[in-house]
Amino acid sequence: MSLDSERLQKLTDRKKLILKAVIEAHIETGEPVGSKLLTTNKQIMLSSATIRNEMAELEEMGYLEQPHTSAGRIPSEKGYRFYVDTLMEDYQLTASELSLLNSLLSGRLSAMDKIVEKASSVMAALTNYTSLAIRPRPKKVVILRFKTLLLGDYDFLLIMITSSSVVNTKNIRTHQPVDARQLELLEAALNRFMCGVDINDITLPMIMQMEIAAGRAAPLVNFVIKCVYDFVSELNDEIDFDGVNRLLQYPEYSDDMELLRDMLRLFERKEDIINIVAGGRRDATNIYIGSENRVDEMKSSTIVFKTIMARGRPVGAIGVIGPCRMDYPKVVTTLEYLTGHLSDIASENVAARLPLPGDGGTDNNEK
Amino acid sequence: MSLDSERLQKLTDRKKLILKAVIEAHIETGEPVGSKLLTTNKQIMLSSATIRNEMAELEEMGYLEQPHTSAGRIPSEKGYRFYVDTLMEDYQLTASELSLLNSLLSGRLSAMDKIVEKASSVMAALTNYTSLAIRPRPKKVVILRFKTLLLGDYDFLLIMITSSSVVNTKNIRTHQPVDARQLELLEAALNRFMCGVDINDITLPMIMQMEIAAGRAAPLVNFVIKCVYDFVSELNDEIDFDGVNRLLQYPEYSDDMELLRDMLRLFERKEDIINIVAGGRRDATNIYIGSENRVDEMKSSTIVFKTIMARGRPVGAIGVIGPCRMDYPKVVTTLEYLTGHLSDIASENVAARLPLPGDGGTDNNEK
DNA sequence: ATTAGCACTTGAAGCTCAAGAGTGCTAATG
DNA sequence: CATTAGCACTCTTGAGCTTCAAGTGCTAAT
Repeated sequence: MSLDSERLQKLTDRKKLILKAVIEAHIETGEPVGSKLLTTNKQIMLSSATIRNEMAELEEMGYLEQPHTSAGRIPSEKGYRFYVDTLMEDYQLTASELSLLNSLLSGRLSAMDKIVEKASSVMAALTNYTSLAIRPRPKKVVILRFKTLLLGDYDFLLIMITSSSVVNTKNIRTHQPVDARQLELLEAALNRFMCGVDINDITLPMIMQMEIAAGRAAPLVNFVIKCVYDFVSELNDEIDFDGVNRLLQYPEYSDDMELLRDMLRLFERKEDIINIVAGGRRDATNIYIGSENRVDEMKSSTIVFKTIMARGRPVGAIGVIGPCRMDYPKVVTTLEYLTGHLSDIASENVAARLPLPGDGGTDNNEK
Repeated sequence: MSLDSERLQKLTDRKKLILKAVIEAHIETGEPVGSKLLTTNKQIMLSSATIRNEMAELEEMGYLEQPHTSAGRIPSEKGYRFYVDTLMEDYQLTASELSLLNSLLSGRLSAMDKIVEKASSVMAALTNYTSLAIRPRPKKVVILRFKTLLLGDYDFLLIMITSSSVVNTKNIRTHQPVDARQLELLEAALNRFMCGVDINDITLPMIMQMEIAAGRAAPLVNFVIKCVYDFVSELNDEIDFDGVNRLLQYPEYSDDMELLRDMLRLFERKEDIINIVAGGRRDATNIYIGSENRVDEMKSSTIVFKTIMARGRPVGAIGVIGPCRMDYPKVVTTLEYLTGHLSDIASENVAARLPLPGDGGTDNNEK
């Protein structure tokens, strides 16, 4: 009937108000929300009976669910999604939260990796969820220059300067003595054939050419190639979690050992979550609620994350993982505050010479 | 009475046999062990009544405990301690366990840090407890040589070669242009005053002397000193845990959220466990049972660990953490097998040139 | 010295029952 | 005609109770 279809098509303002109230109450308490509780809400000037009717329709429309007949309602994933997309309001950071955030942001700048990790830890502390920090590694690396340095009769240092501002050094020990002249030959051969080459494009003919060019140093070429491959194989995005123990605050996890174990495994495997984050948008706050996650173990959890950009390139990402019943306003506000300011800081770092002592611009090669 | 004191002084062989049986049964099942169960043990040819009497005395002596009157007995910490010290027998590794261990040990050798981490993961898989891997960092670092490398108008690379086979490189960005001549001056000044110096012994006068010696490159000296200090401050022992989720297999943890949370926090803090391991003996398998741990959160857990030594110096440590009711024979055997072989491998690596391609001897500077 | 036998203790599991929370429906109301 | 008061109904939760099984300590017999 046209009445039904109309009724179930679009949310009236009153329905939105009630849905919002249900969700926020549930997020706070974790309990199903009944009609009676909502009558205490100042915004809703309705009797419990009217609210009951509205909630029944909201359930019919798929925004709410009932754990069992005599319980209140809890939000469905669709409910959370709608809340996140259109209902929720900005959270106002408290003075103490702001001061914690700013003490992180105004602190001594060191390597970006460290900042990202620290930011994730602040995130966990402020939101009370498990936080994550990702430091991305470029998948395309071009060799810019090789440099060698003799350390001893059997040892030399190989320095590889690549695009992506990463420098790799490797301490190589040989089983034949090496001398300075040999290293010169090696260096020359490497620089002649490998400069500007993508690491993944190294071919066997190139290696053979280099061995010829290296002359007496030919046996060393293989060592170097091996180092190069080791280097790329280490270039996986790195992820770290902070505040894993905080999951236990939420009955969603502490009452469900299986789920908890799944989460711990997920955190140890790392891979799945890296993939989730890698698949996200770079220009927005990503929120995946429950089964919106393709990963099975995340089916009853929510992940919220955002990429930190510096001059158009991602330099990291932070986020939180917790129950679907998550304090979205607070999480999103905190996350955007942090990533916004970190993006600015990182951009300045890369863009211009800072009029500070060089620490702001240093960038070491630790992985 | 003399009879009592005699009775309670030393364990008869029969008491030892019963104690051992109780402990092993409890380790396996996690349940309190009753006298009846022990009559099924082929080694013990006694009636349940006799066993009861013996168990009562073992309890009086402090080796066993009774959760409540009508339950069987569980081992006390003193009981576990005695078991570990004198009762337990060697565990025989199964063929599949051996093959897993050996596939790790005979695999391609790469950086020691990686091997230790992998070993820890194997440890977790074989024993079903949470495992830990520690890579120690030397606290005394002596500078051997500095080397610089010009990268661009505003960038240069600082290479610091230190004792302890660690090379540190730092990509420094300046706010004033630098040229090759300046770097030469810098390098000469650094090498003249800092070679052979312990990093912790750098004094202000030395810095001032260097600035004078560096001439036009004086402003760069401060950058370098800062890098040096950053470098030492990063030299903390590193620890990683594997198989944290395995704790949930044991009711000791899965039935006690508080304890579980304490453990997760411990794993995130890292510090406490690093300290425990740092305080252990280097030449033995260390076993700390329950309250033998000074750390409060470990009061109901056991940690077993052993250091991997290469030519007299520790190059890492691995171990496991689990309930006091731990399969000590299996853990100890596996741990000693691994650390023994790893020590050999590491010693060879450092000691002699291997007749292999250089990979066995490479040693990169990733932290 | 060992063991069979037995009374006793205690926790775990299952069962019932009342309380409480929340619903949906109906009829009354402004 | 939207809203609401009222009420019967459903379902979970927890307390109290009983029963059951496991295991003990003690005593008396071997």
